[in-house]
Amino acid sequence: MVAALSPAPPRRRSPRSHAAVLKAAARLVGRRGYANTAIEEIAAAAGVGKQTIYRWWPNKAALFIEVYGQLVPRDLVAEDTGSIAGDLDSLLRQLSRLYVDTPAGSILSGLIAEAQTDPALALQLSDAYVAPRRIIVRSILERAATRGEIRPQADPDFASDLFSGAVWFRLLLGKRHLDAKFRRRLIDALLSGVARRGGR
Amino acid sequence: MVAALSPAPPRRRSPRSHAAVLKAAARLVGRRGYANTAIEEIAAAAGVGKQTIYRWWPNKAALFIEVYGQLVPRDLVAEDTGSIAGDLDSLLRQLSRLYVDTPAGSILSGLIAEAQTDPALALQLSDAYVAPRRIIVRSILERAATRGEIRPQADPDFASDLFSGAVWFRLLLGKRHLDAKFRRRLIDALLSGVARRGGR
Amino acid sequence: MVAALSPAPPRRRSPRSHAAVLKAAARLVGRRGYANTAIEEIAAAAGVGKQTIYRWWPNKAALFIEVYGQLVPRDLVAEDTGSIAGDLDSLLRQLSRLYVDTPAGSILSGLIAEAQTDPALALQLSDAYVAPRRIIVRSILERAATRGEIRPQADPDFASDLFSGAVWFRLLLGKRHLDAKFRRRLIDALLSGVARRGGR
Amino acid sequence: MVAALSPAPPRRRSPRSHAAVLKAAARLVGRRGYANTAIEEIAAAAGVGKQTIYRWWPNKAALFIEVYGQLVPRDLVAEDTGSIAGDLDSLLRQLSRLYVDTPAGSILSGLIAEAQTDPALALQLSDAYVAPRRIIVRSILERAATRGEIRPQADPDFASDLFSGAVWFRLLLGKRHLDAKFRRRLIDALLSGVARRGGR
DNA sequence: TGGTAATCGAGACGGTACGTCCCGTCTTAAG
DNA sequence: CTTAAGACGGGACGTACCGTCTCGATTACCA
Repeated sequence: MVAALSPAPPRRRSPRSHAAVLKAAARLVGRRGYANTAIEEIAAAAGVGKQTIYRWWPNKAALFIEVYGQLVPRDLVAEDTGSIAGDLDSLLRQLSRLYVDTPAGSILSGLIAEAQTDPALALQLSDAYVAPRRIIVRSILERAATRGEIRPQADPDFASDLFSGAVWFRLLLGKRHLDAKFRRRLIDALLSGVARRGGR
Repeated sequence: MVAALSPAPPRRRSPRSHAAVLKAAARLVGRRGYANTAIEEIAAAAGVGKQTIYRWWPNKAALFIEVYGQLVPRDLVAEDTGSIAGDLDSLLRQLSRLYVDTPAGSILSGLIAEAQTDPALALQLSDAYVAPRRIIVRSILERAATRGEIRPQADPDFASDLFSGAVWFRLLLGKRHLDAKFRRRLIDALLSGVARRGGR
Repeated sequence: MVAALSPAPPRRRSPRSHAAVLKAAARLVGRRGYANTAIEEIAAAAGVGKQTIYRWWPNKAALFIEVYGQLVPRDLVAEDTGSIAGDLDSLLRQLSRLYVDTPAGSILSGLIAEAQTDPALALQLSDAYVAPRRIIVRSILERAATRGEIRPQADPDFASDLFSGAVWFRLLLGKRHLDAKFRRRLIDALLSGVARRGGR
Repeated sequence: MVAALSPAPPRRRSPRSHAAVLKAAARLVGRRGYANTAIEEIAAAAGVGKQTIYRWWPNKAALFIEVYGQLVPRDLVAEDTGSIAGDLDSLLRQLSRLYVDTPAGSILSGLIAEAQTDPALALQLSDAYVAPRRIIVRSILERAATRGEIRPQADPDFASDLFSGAVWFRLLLGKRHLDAKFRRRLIDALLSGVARRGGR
């Protein structure tokens, strides 16, 4: 029987070590920044052999993609507040909280940095970050179209990228908090542009 | 006058070495990326002592800010094409050329990366990149207002950042070429939003 | 009696694995030398778990003492050729064959090496190598005394060590083959010194 | 002119570091044995970067060959005591002192060990150890021949190796001190064999 | 004849040291 | 005083094995 021959040996990883590494990595990156966090130091802080890290993650970036994944709350989705402006504002508040309260911002900017010399990582980053964000934004836009607030979107992904670009630009220049003024302006611009002739 | 008293002995820097370093740095960063370009290697490639580099630039970032400055053409300004859409498109085309034809994109993303763990660099980056860009965008918007295309901008800097954020997002995810579709959508979004009710 | 009470459960060791380990060890040490032969590699080559090796041998040295023991022929004894010169020559020929045809030389030199930082191993090595050799040489000398070829030895062990020292010196400097000239000279020297006044 | 073009850049090594490394290596090898002395530890003990060691010595063996060379006194030569027995005894006493008072014995046995898997080192060892020893023994024998104590040697090198073999055998089995009994027997055996028919 | 305990292969684990790469500083000799 | 050259102390890299440990699966004795 095929199943009986199944040779796939499921490598068994220690949950204790696995968790300790992720925790230590998150703690250290918050304290010293992505670039200044050494694998060696993470291993020591986690009470783990270096090889244990290299066994399960091919490099620092892969490790931190997992750490990042753990920090983003599962329920980071499009809350339905009844209006598109409210939905977007809710999303921005959640992101602000994520970047201010957790090392997610440090990790994300570090990963973006590293992706500059690692095309494979750039792709992973798309999968892990850009794609999920587009899904959320798309659902917000679809809901708004259903409500009749906006016309159906021709290209919701571009809208999402514009949104993400604005947030990244802030984040990468060191401002983690997305304050009320920024949120208002961004939502406003997305809805009706920065340069329309008439007033609001 | 203060300047006249200035006792600063004009340190004699070798123009030959100075140029060789900048040239070697530009060549190497294009070939191997910012993070993988070692000072040591630049010195060797330029036929220059390491100390000579450290004498004139405090660190790698400072060196590459100067390299970046040399790559950006002096005449990268707001060309007056007669319409705001044309002006913005012209700017985007110039940026696309810059990132595709020169290592400016590699340098910029590398500097952004490094700024994540170096607040001083983040400030320098603002001065060297964000501020000039805001000036250009502001002049475009002012011209458009004069023409009556748009109402006077309440916050041209925010508009500039939104514009830059969109370009960075692309650049940092690995797409250096700003194609016609992207340019059209970005300009469109800036002018009238991604979610306006009526069609154009 | 103590032995009768001995509760030691005769541990069941797999003869298949035992043999595979010894065989793999012998093969690898011949190919890569003692110091470069890792336990890990032996286990893999033998298709055996590392633990199985550590279960039955406390360390690498113990394993190779057993391998060495298997390589030395049971009948490596003092052949009676009718003369002391013949007996010694026969012994030297057997040793030469052992070191040239089998990895015994690599193992012996490796064990000597390891014994330098392991006094317990040095003792084991005496038991496993020096003692048996002394017995053989002693029997050769006694036979020669009986024949009247030499006077009874005051210190046959010293003679044996001198003999072994000469062979080790060669072996350790990389010459495994004990050629005719070497054998003749060594026997000659043992019988009548290197510096006697008269000729042979 | 040829001399003017002479490009040979004589690399300059820091005498301070050089000496510190040799000293630390000698101290550590005496305390922990050759095999248990790590390059890393030597560097730390000498207050030196690891690279500095690797820059000047290709490997641990090369470093310890130099350390060994420093330990052997320059005046370790054939003292003329008036008789061959006296000369050899003097040499043995000097060797005993060397192996008992300094880590030379640990180093030598460690080097012999390492040479087992490094043919190049085996050659170096010949140059650094075997050859000088042969020169000394040869001069002792020549002097003895001149005195008429022995007949001119057909093969002084073999005599030297027999001598060295006996000393190594002892050294490698852990006995560093060459006591009076050993010395007497070895000299005796060299002069007239271990198995001569008549008494002395 | 079925239960159970030791042994098996596999390989993850915490560690130590390896030899290499660069960092940013210091030293030298030539101009 | 600057320069090219490159040695220096140092920190981290990613790899190789160490000897111990944990996991099912297999095996062979004993009830």
